[in-house]
Amino acid sequence: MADSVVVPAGTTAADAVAAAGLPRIGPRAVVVVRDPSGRLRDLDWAPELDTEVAPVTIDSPEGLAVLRHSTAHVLAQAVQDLFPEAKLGIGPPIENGFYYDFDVEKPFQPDDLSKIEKRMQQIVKAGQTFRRREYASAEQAKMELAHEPYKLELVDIKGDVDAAEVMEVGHGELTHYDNLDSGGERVWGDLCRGPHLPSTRMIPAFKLMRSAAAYWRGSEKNPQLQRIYGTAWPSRDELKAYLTRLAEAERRDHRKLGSELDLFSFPDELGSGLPVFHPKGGVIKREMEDYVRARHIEEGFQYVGTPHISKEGLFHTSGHLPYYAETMFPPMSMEGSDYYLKAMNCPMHNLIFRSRGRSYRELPLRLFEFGSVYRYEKSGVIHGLTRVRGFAQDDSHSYVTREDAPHEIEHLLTFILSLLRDFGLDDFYLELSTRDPKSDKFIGSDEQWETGTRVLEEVAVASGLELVPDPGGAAYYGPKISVQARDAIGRTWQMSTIQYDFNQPARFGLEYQAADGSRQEPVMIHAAKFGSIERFLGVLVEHYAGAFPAWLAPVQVVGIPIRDDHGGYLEEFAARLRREGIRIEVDHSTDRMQKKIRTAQQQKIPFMAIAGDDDVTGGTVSFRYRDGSQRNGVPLDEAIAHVVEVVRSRVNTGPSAA
RNA sequence: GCCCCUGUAGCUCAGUUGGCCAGAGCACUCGCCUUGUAAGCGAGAUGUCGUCGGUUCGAUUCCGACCGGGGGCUCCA
Repeated sequence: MADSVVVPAGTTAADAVAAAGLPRIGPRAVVVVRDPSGRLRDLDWAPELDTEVAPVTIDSPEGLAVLRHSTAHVLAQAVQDLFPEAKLGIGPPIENGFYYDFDVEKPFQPDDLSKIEKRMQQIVKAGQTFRRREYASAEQAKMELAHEPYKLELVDIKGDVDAAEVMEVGHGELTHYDNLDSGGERVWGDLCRGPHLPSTRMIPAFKLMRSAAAYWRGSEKNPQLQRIYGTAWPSRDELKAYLTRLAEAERRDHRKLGSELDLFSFPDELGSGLPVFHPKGGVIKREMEDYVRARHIEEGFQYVGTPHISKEGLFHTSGHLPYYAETMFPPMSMEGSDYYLKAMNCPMHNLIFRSRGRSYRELPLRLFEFGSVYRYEKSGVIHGLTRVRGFAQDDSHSYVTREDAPHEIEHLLTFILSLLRDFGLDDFYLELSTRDPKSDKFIGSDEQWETGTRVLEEVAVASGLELVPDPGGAAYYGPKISVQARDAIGRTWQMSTIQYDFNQPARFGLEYQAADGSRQEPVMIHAAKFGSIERFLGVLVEHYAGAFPAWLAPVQVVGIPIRDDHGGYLEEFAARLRREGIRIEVDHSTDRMQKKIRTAQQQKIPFMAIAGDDDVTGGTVSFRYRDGSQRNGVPLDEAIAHVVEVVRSRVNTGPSAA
């Protein structure tokens, strides 16, 4: 692919692209060009001077966005063909696809989507041309758009909007894209800053995915529009691959696997977002907790315990109540006090710090617990284990001197990453959440925010990991770093957070005595490693698709006798493994061994230990692993050593004979 | 919280255009079979058709409210 081509004055970019011999169709088709100012231009753009431009192919990130936005236009045209009363909202490209918002009398039904999709296919086939047209003035635009109230609103705000989401306006000018049929007749059009594909025929593969409601311009004060989501790709194969990825994600859904593997459930009787862990899920949860607790203690944390409820004064002191009252469960009144279920642990840890005088010699003081917290999440956001109303935070608070804060944060980040790696996640990036200076949600002085943000940023940069800014994403009391982890199929999950807090130590009057005898205020560093045990368990279920590493697996070995009378032999084997702390069961059911293998396979048990006449005679067992591989006739001592080794090493792959 | 969809056996799902005892597969129980690497054969048991109310001679089916679940929006200390 040529890096650049020159478009001679008065000719179109398309001509230059063609002259350079670059493809106009196919999976690497050039769909737009980038001009020297960095702006993307349509292929029928004709500069007034000779201009060097960079061709942009349909499979590049920018090319994909153009493809998807053009497909969104086709969607809007199809909707207005079928529902002439539909008013247009916005229709930007998004990750893997696009959406378009409509104001319609009746929300779209699944039937409607297939009708719309069919109409879109006709439009694509018709090969309509996208033609750019500039409005002479805002007044002219308003006249033409008189019947589109939402577009009118956009004309008024012009380019003064979030550029990524609003494709309609920008670059300080008002433009329109008309769709022309093969006879050059205008059949449809939309306010849009562009650019677009040259023709609808260049949309190789698309599919409508779902419809949902969305607030106009993202505010719940505004009316709700009906949003249709779709996806579009440079080839049918890529569309198919994308749909396969979605199916794979569905196959890994922890809610489904959780019930199939008998790990946890959400009894209606308890209420939404309140999980119970069954014995098998309990094993995983306990293994996680035991390991994480041990690692914390190794790293100098001290395990503490605090209650689930507290009088309200505590949350006034901490400053949480004014900010989060709506997402805390309502208080219960007893003996003249209002008690709240706790939604965060830090205030209670502060009380532990404050319980006696502290010396600089004790710092950093690191308190840690699995604190049960309850948050009244809105009913619409509750989702499996990843968004619940009651959960255990693996929460720690490090109290340090101001000077020592960078070192402590570095220590925490290193610790967190090693912990995540221990559980098999090893692809990370960091996000730095800072305050929005325009919002009054944040408390503390500019100087405090600058200090905290700088300290976090320096540590994040030093880690060498990719760092993504998240302006306005901080908690009200301080900036934070969060660790985002990619799972086995490339999805990212926000895991750990580290927060720099200069606020609570002051509110609680925390102090320690320094070497010079003066009283000083510590800085507090909040750190949640998994965020919530429940959520991390859900993430692990999806990451491993339910096939947990041997050290976490609820049942690590299942003994499968070939005939009933081999069961006793396997029980002896099992007894020896149990003495080593291995979780083993022998399948004495009346099923035949092929069925037992299938059952163990479906339960994703790491080791199947099979024994028949040959094994009993030879003093061996035969392993079958989850991947179907086998190791037959393994002497008992060796078999036991093998299982114990795999479990104790905490390897996150296998086991396998391969 | 808002919008749309949805709730039938432990699980996955049929079904009833309002009407006698509501069905299948898997799982479960009991028999038979005694078996070498992903489902042996047979029999049996299983449901106030999410809950409460309304319409109706009659509701699992229609309507409403509530409680769950799903997809989004908004939110996420």
